[in-house]
Amino acid sequence: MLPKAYEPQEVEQKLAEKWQNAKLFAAKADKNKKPFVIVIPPPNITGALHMGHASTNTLQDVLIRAHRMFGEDAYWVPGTDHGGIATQNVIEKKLAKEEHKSRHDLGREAFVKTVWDWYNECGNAIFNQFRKMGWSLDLSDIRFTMDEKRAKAVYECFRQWWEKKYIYRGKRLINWCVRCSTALSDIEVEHEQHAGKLWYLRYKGEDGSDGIVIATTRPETIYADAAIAVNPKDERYKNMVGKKVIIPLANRAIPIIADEAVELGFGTGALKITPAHDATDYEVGQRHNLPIMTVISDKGKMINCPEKYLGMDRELCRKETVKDLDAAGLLVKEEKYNNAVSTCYRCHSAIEPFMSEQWFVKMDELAKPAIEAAESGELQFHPANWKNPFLNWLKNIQDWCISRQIWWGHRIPVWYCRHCSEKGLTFATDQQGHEQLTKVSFEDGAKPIVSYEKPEKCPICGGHDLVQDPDVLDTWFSSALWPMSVFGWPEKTPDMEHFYPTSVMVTGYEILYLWVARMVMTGLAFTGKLPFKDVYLNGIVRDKHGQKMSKSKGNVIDPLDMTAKYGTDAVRFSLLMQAVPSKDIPYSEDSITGARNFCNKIYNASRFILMNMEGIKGPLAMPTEVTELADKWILDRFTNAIKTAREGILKYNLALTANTLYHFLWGDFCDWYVELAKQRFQTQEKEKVMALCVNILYGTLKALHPLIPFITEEIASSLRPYVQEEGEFLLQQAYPEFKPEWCNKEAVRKMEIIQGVTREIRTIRAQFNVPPALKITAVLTAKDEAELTVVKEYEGYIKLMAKADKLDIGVNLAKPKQTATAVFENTAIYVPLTGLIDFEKEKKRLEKDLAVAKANIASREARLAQENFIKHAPKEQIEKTKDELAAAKVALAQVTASLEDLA
RNA sequence: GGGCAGUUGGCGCAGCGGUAGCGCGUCCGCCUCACACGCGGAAGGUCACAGGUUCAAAUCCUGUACUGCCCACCA
Repeated sequence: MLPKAYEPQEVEQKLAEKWQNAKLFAAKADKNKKPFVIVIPPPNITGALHMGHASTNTLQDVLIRAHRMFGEDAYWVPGTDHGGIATQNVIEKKLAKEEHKSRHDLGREAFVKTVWDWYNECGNAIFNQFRKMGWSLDLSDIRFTMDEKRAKAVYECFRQWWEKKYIYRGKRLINWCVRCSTALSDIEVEHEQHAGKLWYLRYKGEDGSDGIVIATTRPETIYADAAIAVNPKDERYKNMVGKKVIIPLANRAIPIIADEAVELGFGTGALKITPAHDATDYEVGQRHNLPIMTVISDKGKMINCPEKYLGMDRELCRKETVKDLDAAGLLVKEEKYNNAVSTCYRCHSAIEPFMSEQWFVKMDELAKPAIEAAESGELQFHPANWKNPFLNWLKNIQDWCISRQIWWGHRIPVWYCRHCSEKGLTFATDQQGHEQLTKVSFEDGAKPIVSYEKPEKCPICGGHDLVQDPDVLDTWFSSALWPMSVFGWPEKTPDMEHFYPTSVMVTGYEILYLWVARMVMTGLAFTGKLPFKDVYLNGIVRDKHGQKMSKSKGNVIDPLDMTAKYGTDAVRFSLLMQAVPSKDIPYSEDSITGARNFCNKIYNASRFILMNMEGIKGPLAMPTEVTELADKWILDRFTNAIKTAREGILKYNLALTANTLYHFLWGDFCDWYVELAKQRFQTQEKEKVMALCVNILYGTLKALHPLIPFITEEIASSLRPYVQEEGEFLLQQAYPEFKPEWCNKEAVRKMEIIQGVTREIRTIRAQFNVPPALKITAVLTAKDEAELTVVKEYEGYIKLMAKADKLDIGVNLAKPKQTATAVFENTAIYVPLTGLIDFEKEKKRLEKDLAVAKANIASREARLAQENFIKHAPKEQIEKTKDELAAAKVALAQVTASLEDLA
């Protein structure tokens, strides 16, 4: 016998092991089967499992498991991401904490080795946590974005794009993270509102006049000013254009120019132009051929400025500059101002626009096929409202800055001959005394040789002194190739043939551009096929009040803590109950207890059925024909639940699947069917009832298995002797099919009446505190025989469910004395309760019913009185309204009579 | 500045043309021999606001107000 309450921990451990040992999750690469493939969004090697993983991977797992049970060749491809900047940051922090060293203390080679050591040790640790979650990944072959095969894919992409001239080198203003000391692409920059200040500064005229007042949020950049710009339409400054003013503190003269980019209404209408430190200013500078002066270094320190500030941190320089301007009487005023500050998406420190030469990918040609695929509907978003933002982004796409000045990542596969590229190469000696290439300038004559491995000799001079480009590629460069590279692209592998394109990409909407768009573009560029035709965007798991979970807020829920406490299935199910595409999930422990309770309910229902199996020999076939109403009814409910559950999976609405099965199992099966079946356990019908019970329960477990694999597997294995199923594991069995022949509207209607009448009697019992043990008698009466057929025929159901030992059923029966009354549709219900009736209470109850009946009559009559309603509404609607009116009238009559009786 | 979502009982959500459902919470009664992680019952909402379309609107349209997210070169 099973223990009294479900204890998940032991079961989960046991099953997770069994599943892996049975190689249950391996794809068969069976050409006769339709492949169903999901490539996992690779988790970073440093990341601990968090609710975001729990949510997105559970969704993928449900889809994979379900499609496997649908008979497809399901394959969920596992892998990890090297995670570029994020990983480098983590390892640097670790290094600082544990050894008080920076990466420069180690040197590049040793640092990279440290990260690889970390990967080899812990890189797959996250998959042990994944296994705990029951995620059906085949862990015998785990990819890594930096392993050799993936590195080859990255190189091949680079080579082809280089040859096509999509990849190029360019000098421009890029986003520079001073803390991470690297360039970032545009979409890696986030915008945050910061409470800052706006300073008004006076630039005196060269001629000694008062000059002009500008407003700026960045006074420390005045030393790099190249001009003051005003709007050409601005009357205030019309006659000043062309004149020169003096940069305060720097005492350098710059011209006043006119440019459309200047907003008339903002500040003073005059804008300082600093091409090297602001994107807009850069463009203005280009238009007016302004010189570019850089005053902030890549380390965030002041350079090329008045001596006093040299080497100062940019933040400090700002303060000092303001102070000095004030002292010089050139600070006109300062006001509070909320401005959008660009920040690094990895470390959230302020981004510095920075002039530098970087590697770029030209995107317009690559974007075109992706735009077509989205516009034609070949690429589908779930939900569909992401299509437009996706298109909008692609249509305004900027070239992609792919070089990063960090050490961890795919090194740019470009080499230089020290002899031939001499002028374009800058070397420095690192702390280990090694000479390192630190900077490459194509402008100054660096000549690239694209090669995966170090070329033997320089193709120009034949020299052997070759050095590799110091930069690494953006992490997302390898991620963009992921759905192909996992199958061995660019090799023509059997996996690539069979599994590509994949079926659906499941990921968060926050990386739609960063990742999804790029996979679509590269997939189309290299294979001519979309890497997936469906994109399912899942929401973000937030706290109960919709706040993002974060350590600083202290509202983080750790999925592993929760599984330890409530069981993995409970955590999974709680997420699935709320899994509506693209909707954020407000999450708290409460939602897990609900799911845990459901698991326990399943467990106990199963336990009960097993208890009653004593003396019965399995397997029990599902009866081909049923005559009993309860049986007909439960088959209808069951097969409709299955239908909806399947629909939910196919439409990526797993909340629908979860909720449907939850309510079927609990509300229909346990509360009504099993309760009614109890009575039949004492009769010869027992075996047939047990056959239905066990088969429906087993079918429901199968339907639930993709959602809550552990408990369903555990119970199913106990039930297996009683059902006709092959296969040791549920995953090897077929998902239940919808059976139209089980639909039975008549049975559902009859049960509705029985349930309705039962509830009325139960309500009376509850309201008058009839002790549970006390059996009662009830009178059921109506105006004609036909209204009473159902209650008459299924008298036994009502007696059982309402705890009545006698029912008097007949036409126009008289109301006994001391009676509580109720009405269900056309049937009046009298429950004599001698000594138990509280007349005041009953009067209140009846008055309430009276009001409801009256309101119902009024609204139906009003509607039926409208000519237009009769004219336009569909027939069924009119009929329905008439029926409702009739029922309301019956109710009114009954209630009125009862009230009169009371008085 | 543009775009997209959301606004439904105390809380969190579903419903998306025929006048409201779920879970949690609350209240009442029950240890009824599967389950107190349970059973039965009750209370609680003019579905943000204002117009419009329709015989009929949480549900469609327009606008307003909040809330959140995304995009954008107002210093």
